[in-house]
Amino acid sequence: MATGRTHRPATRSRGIPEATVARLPLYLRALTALSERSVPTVSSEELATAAGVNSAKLRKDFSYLGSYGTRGVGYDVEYLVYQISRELGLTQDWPVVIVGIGNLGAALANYGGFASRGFRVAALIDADPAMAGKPVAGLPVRHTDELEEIVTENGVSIGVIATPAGAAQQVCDRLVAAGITSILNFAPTVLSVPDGVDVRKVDLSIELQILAFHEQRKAGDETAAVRRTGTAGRPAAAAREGRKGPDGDVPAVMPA
Amino acid sequence: MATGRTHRPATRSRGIPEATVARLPLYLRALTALSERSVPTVSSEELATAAGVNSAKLRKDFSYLGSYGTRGVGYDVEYLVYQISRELGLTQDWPVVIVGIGNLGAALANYGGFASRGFRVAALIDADPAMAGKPVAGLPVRHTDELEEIVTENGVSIGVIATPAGAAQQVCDRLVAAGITSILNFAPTVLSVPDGVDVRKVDLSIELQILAFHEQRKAGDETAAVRRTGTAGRPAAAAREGRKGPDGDVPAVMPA
DNA sequence: CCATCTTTGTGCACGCGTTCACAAAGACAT
DNA sequence: ATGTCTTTGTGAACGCGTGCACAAAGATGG
Repeated sequence: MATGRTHRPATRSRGIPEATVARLPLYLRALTALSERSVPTVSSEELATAAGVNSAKLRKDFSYLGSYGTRGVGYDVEYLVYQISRELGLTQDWPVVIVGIGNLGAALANYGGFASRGFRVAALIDADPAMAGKPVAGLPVRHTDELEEIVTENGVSIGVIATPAGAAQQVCDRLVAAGITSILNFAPTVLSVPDGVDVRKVDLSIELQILAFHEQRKAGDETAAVRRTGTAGRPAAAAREGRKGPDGDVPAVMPA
Repeated sequence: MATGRTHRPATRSRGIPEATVARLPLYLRALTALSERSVPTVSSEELATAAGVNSAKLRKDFSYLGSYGTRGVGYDVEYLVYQISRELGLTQDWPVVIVGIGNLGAALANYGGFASRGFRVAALIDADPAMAGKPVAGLPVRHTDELEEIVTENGVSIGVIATPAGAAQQVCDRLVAAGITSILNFAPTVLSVPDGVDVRKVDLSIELQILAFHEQRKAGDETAAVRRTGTAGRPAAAAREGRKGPDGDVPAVMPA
């Protein structure tokens, strides 16, 4: 039982670099927008700008998929949308279960971008018996006891964990035992999973802390370079010391 | 006006590599847990396991901060907690505003890990007049009109955008104009910001699509290596073609 | 059919991040 | 004091990702 590696094995899957895979959804989104505006073709330059990346990088990324462009013209939007969708496996429907229907779980359940992007919420699962049967986003919440049954019957291979940190590993183990091989983890915990199971982690607190680091740095540079925006680099609130409350097991984004 | 670069400039801040900065919160969390269990010291090996990383990487990461360990013994937990907190700028209090109080915004507002980690929700802001004044997580929702005033008066430098995609850029512009220099963006859009402003992006849909890619790959390998877990690699639901609904402007994780 | 112009696809070089492997440093026992 | 044992801190090698810069490919007009 390998210890949870939060990211993919460094191994590139089928020759497509992991970094490229991570950008494909970005391109797909930009392309979908163009498609809706009935734009027939785009150049790598335009598309790159729309996706917020470098055009050389975009071209290199696409080159891993094949030669889908026409020199002197650009890329056919519809065709590219199809190719990327296929590459990402979005031409099929992925049933997903969400475990932990607190504030965040409910928010995820209501997420409109699910169905339209190839994902379907198969079930919402919560440990609280009081929640059972209660409709959230049009689906009745099921109790944790039924987890294995739900996963098996619906052929679910992707699970979303939105439980408090304390419950995450246990839920993860049950999901994996039930046959799930991909997990999106919102709980602030390092999950341990067997080989062959992918885990991706989303952590609000970590993102904020990274921002704080850079923010602090900017404030420290105060004396040096003057910021372009006159108001930036504000002194912020007074520093205090005794921080560090008791929150070891705080849920990701959960009921207080 | 530079186009939004979702990640830090490749420049390492004050000699600390960006990749290391991104892991510091992970270490901090593991250390906090140890601290609460009154563990006095840890070896790089133990801590690395707890944080889900390689021990060599952890040691190298710490080496950028200084020599805080004792050879033959390990690291002093409390001391390290303090050093990392300081490095991340968490010894001071960061006021944060959340814009867009839909499902996700409310979930974020209720997030317990805020206050205890050096962050304080200064205000909740929404464009819907009907929301104004309504208490969410103990704070009255303020109207967008007051945005600039709120940011200025509270000296807020970090903003969280949880609005629908269509409103994100506009909100971003106003936040930046009001003096905010760090943004955590939950809307599925590429934000354009001037130099000196940091943007980090959290995107559920992208994470799921990356998982789908690997999941599809596993299913494709079916014939090849047999999965360790007997149940994995299930055939999943039948493929279908006509996917691709109209959702160009779909909110990040918002009211349907 | 040829010249020109646009845009792709990619070879190459560079830099960052990861990992190995080991010397230096200190604790602890004798 | 000296030797042994543990664990840190880091030099060095390697591999991945990025970006430049250009040749190849095709469209388009004359």
